Amino acid sequence: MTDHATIPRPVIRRMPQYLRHAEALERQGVETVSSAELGAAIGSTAAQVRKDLACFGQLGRRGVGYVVRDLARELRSLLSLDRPWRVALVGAGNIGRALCTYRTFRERGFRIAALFDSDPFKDGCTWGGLKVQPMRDLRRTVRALGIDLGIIAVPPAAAQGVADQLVAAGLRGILNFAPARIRVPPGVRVRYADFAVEIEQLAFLITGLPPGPRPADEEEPAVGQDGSAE
Amino acid sequence: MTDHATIPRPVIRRMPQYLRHAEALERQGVETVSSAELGAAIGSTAAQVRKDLACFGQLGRRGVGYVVRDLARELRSLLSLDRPWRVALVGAGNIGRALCTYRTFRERGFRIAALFDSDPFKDGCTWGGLKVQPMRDLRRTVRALGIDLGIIAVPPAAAQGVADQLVAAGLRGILNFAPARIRVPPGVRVRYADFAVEIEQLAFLITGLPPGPRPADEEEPAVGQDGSAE
DNA sequence: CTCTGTGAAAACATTCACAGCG
DNA sequence: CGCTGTGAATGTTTTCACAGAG
Repeated sequence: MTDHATIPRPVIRRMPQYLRHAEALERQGVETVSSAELGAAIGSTAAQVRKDLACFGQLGRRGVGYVVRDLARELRSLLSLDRPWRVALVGAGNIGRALCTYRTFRERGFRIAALFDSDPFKDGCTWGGLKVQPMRDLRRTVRALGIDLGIIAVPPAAAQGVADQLVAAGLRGILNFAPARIRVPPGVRVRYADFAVEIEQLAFLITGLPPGPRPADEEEPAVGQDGSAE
Repeated sequence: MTDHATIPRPVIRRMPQYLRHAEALERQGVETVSSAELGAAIGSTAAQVRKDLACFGQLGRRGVGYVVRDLARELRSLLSLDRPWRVALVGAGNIGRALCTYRTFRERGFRIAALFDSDPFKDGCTWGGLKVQPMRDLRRTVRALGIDLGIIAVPPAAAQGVADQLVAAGLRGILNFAPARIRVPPGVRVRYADFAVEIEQLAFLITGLPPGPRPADEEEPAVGQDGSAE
């Protein structure tokens, strides 16, 4: 059992994934799960899972595994997902629109409580029940609604300015979708969702790979699966 | 100078960021850049930058730094960003729509060459010059257009099925926006853009932090910055 | 006999510190 | 001098292997 501040970064990254799988099992009515299965589910190993979960005390039962319900509850509590989070979204563009209605955020308790954009033409427009507010309302609204987190979904050149305003409003967590690094004072945490960096890594990774034997060239695949969009 | 396959993962993650900064400097007409500046720009250290870049040979000049133009060219070449990449996007939902027009992809040479969705009501709709195609056209189109990469932007339950079809079509790189792990055969690379995992990490990180002295309560901030959306 | 919890070992990544080139 | 390239030192994460609880 380690202290909150000393949890290794990689463990923090995996916790939401453990929780996700635990909740899936919970819905299926599964009672217990082994470290091996949990590992397989998130693309890791049994030993890794045990080490990770051991950070938070004796969550498992020897000879049995982890009790799904308890594990899920414990992880939700550790991640503070047993209470709702209020989020301010800055940027009413294409990505902002997608995030406004992003189902997985809602399901996990992250509610977009307010939406901001500097474009006066968007001011006052309503989007899925949410009014676009001008940037000068940010601080007031953040305080009035008790908002905890900020999301940046503006063009890269505007990202730093928005970050400064989110920090000035008192937010201590920022999820940045803009393809730009931002500077924040110590005590404010930033996570990046930088699609360009991800896809560029992919380009590098597959370039090095063996020329890749394309699969046999039967005409029309027999795969037939789903591909709908939310 | 190390071999392509042996580049450490963290270095791969940072390369696109070095390139981004190098190109910004290039546009500003800056001639050379030091490891210290490059480090500061991406939130890293001078030593780290030098170690990273040394993976690819003697890119720098002692006493001078890195020649911006050469560095940018070299990084573009290493990341294979000196030629266009064709991308198949699966999922004509909100996130799919945002990605279709995502400027940074285009600027970096990633072109959405085809768009797929399993929903027959969307079939044939045109979106920013791109027709929505049914899933059964995937393999044929991937081959006809020489598509290199796939993007998954469908609900989590559909992600594995889509991944299977992308693999069957011969793609060896997948960027997955669905909040779900996917299994692919060896030789296929996957990167995840999982917003839920990111925001949950953020929730954990700020929960542990000191109660956080809210900044002084002057009425209305004097920050005044931009917050428009693309 | 099963499956966790955990030290000890190995692999991996970052930082340091300085030699050496321009 | 200034700033890179790099071996050696340090720190971190993963893997191993097994003791021990149920």
